[in-house]
Amino acid sequence: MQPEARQKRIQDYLNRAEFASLEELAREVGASVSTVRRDITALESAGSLRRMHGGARLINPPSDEFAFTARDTHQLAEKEAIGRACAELIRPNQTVIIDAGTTAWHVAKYLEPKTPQIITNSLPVANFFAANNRIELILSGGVIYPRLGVLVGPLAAEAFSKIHADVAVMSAGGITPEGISNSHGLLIEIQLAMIRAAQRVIFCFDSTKFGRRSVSPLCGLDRIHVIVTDSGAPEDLVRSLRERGIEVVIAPQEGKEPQIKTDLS
Amino acid sequence: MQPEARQKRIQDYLNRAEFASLEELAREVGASVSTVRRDITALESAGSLRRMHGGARLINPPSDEFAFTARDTHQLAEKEAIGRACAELIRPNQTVIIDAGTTAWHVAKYLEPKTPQIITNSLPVANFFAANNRIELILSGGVIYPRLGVLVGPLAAEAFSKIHADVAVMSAGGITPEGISNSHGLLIEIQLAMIRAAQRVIFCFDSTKFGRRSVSPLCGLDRIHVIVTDSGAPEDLVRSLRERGIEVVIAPQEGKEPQIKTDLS
DNA sequence: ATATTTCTTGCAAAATCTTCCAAAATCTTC
DNA sequence: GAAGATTTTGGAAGATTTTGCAAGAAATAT
Repeated sequence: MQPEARQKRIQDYLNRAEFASLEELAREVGASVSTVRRDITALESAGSLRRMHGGARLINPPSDEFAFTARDTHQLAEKEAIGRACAELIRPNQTVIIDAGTTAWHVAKYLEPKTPQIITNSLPVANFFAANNRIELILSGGVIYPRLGVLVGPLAAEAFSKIHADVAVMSAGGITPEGISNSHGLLIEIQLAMIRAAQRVIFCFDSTKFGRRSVSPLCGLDRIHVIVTDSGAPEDLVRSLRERGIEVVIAPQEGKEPQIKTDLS
Repeated sequence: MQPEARQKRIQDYLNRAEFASLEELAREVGASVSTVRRDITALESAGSLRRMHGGARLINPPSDEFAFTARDTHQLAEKEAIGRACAELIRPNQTVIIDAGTTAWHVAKYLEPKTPQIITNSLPVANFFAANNRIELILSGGVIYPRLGVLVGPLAAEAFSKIHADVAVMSAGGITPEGISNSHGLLIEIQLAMIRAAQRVIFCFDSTKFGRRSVSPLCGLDRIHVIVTDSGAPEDLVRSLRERGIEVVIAPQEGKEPQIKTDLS
């Protein structure tokens, strides 16, 4: 691919994601990290974006706060890995519900090749696909919950109660042997509607969520079919989940294995 | 194949793809890379495309991606003025429906001091207030219409049919004495629901919309209470609207002092 | 303070561009 | 219609640009 075309794709990607790591961009455009580095250097001197340690971001993010994607660097690598691994579980052309947490957002980023039909109550997810012709995105209605960019309220719950989907990709605040819990009570009812609407329920947890209990209980473990997490998840809990018949996927960390490197071109 | 025919095909291909490598073009027209190289050199000196390392690119990239942010500079000053003037018409704490056109978007920007409750099907409007704690923003559900960032479809229409608002701030593609029309048929039904839901209907038109008729008729003039436009609106049409009992507001231009032209840089 | 990640710089490999040349195609002239 | 002139085409050798990698420097995280 020629440099200018690549740089345009980088800019386009950034317009949607607001912030992106070099590896993410390298994967997006199919070039090496070095090349992307040079590209964003060129783009910066052209004034179209801003370089930062670890990646690049838009000059003036369209909105400050709803870009929780950009500022959320907590467990970023793990969430990326979980996102990739979880997207693997989706088959082409399925109808997918995407929950509004940051972890679920990272799944959305990897869904485009599957051209799924996406249903969500997350404004960041909607924005990411807003300009994408290949993906049909249905946004639930609702009231915007400011800090998170989530749509809540009766309109949102109702939207999910009326539809049916193949898969729901969920995230939450904590998981224990007793069940799953989340921090925002307003979300509970909507998440339950999502779970009911989907044939198969996938929960994404970075490993810090294991053993934690958030304020509001969400549901028991019996509703869940798959859990995707990173390699830091405590083994005993993973084993007990598996014994209960839940499929637990451990997402491989990016630079852990020196194997798949030369297959692309 | 004749050189000219080949060059036309190259140009056509590029118009669709925006970027193309030499090999891609060679395959497309069934000639060698050398020949294509000569062709694009000729086309460049004819001014129809731009050569670059590895291929060729269109002169003026049709900026495909994300058309819905404030990239719209067409009649910008007028739309800003209209936005300010229209926001003046809203009283504090009213419930306001905001339509999805670019003109209505400029109204939204000036609404914050009124702390209204806002209901919209426009993703850009939602993003603008997503981080704002002082304003309650209700987003209708729906399917995202890619280029525009508008929510359409039954979910959207249904959302508006179930609510009630004090004011609807609308925009459309054209207005004539016969009525108002819009360019996207998908929007008609939703706009009608908005109009029905609101007690008072304000339409915003920059002056270029006067006398224009878009593809799909939207509604007659009897549904409209107020029209906000800029100083370029044709006087006879304005007068005839006023005779029909419609309040017409002419937005004052920002720097309307005797021709300030050299102040920007 | 140390360990890890990311950045810079320099370099060699790969891809692409320019320039030139001979074969093929087209045009001119008879 | 045929011989010669002209243009166009495809390819090859050397110059140039771009790419990916690695080692040391800088920045960030632990």
